[in-house]
Amino acid sequence: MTDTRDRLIEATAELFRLHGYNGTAVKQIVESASAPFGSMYHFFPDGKEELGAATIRWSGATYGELIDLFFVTGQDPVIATRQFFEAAADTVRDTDFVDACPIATVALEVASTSEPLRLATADVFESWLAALDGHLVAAGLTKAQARQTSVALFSLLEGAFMLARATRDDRHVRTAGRAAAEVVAAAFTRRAAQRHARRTSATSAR
Amino acid sequence: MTDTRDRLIEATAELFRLHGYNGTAVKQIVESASAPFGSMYHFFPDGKEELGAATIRWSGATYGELIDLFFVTGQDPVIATRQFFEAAADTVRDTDFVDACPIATVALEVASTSEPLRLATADVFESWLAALDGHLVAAGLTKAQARQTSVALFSLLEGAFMLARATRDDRHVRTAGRAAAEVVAAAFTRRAAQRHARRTSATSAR
DNA sequence: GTCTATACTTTGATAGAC
DNA sequence: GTCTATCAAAGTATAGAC
Repeated sequence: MTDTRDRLIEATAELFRLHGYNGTAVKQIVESASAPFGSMYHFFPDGKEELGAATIRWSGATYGELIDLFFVTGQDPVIATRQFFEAAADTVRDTDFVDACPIATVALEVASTSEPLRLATADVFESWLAALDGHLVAAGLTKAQARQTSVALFSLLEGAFMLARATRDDRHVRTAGRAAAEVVAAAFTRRAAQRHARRTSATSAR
Repeated sequence: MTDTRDRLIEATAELFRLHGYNGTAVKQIVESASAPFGSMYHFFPDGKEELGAATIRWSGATYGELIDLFFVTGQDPVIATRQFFEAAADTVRDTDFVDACPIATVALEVASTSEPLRLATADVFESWLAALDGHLVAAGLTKAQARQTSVALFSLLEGAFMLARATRDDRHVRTAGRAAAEVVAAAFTRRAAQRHARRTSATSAR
């Protein structure tokens, strides 16, 4: 019992992954959603741009759930990282190099051409980083260390997705995953050293 | 005395960075290149797609020269990595978040929609990785280690570019640069440990 | 809210004079 | 090789009956 509005957004999300924003025609969207043409302008009076923004935010929220799924509290972040990248690589391979990041193509297309759409992608990316930050801080990193690590993980994933899709080789995502696990491990090692140094200096100060 | 063909490619490259492939109209290209409309089809009989492929390869070769500029033989790869990312961050900031990777947007747009264009982006990315590999092997890494490091550097850069353009914050590129330098340093540390272990076992085998 | 028909614009591409 | 005029198709958006 999905209503028309939801079907429009989900159809748009699918088309955005494959063709991006400029490559997706409103005609294709309504056809793919089995929705009447007029309904689209009923739910999204500002047309394609408004539907695009809603789709970006919806796709972002949906994909963001994966972060919480892998980085569950108590789980070792290094293992979570490895598993996340491996699962992503499997998905990319199994979907013929279509399903990677749902908003990456759109994000680059609109970065310098549409302020509302650019903001939507920025909000989504920020929410992903915040979610990652939370899990890494819960596991023991400082806020600053967590943010640095999150940005590195995000970048490794998005960059590897791009390389994998262009070359049609999912191994790049797995390679990036190993580097990502390394970066996470190094952050925790550094954190442990900080704690040790602190305790040592506190002891010697007695 | 640049000829029309070159002007067309350079104008297309500029527009691709800003609007991507689908967002760039042939009309804008010829206007921006001050070229007659017919000339475009004279030099590129297959139209926009052929011009697009030529532009991707030209942009890729031009940008690839930067790799050799920073990773000069004899230079410490860790320092080169740091400087490369810092320079990239400066450029992104100074060009109002337009000049990042010249073919990233196009690469994602065409990955699942145009085989000739996808191949052009794949060739360019591969040439960048090969260049990086060469410099890292020259500095002492094994081929396998170099490839793994190159993929990580590429991914960190492209992903950070995406994040920086979307959020209009060049600090993400600098953050990714620190992670990149870390990854490179770790690879060389691992390599040094291998050499040491080898020498030790060779000695004890006497 | 749904649906069809249609207006208007832009797109990539071609023809043919020069 | 240059340039203009023009085409057919595809693009977004709107009008208005139901």
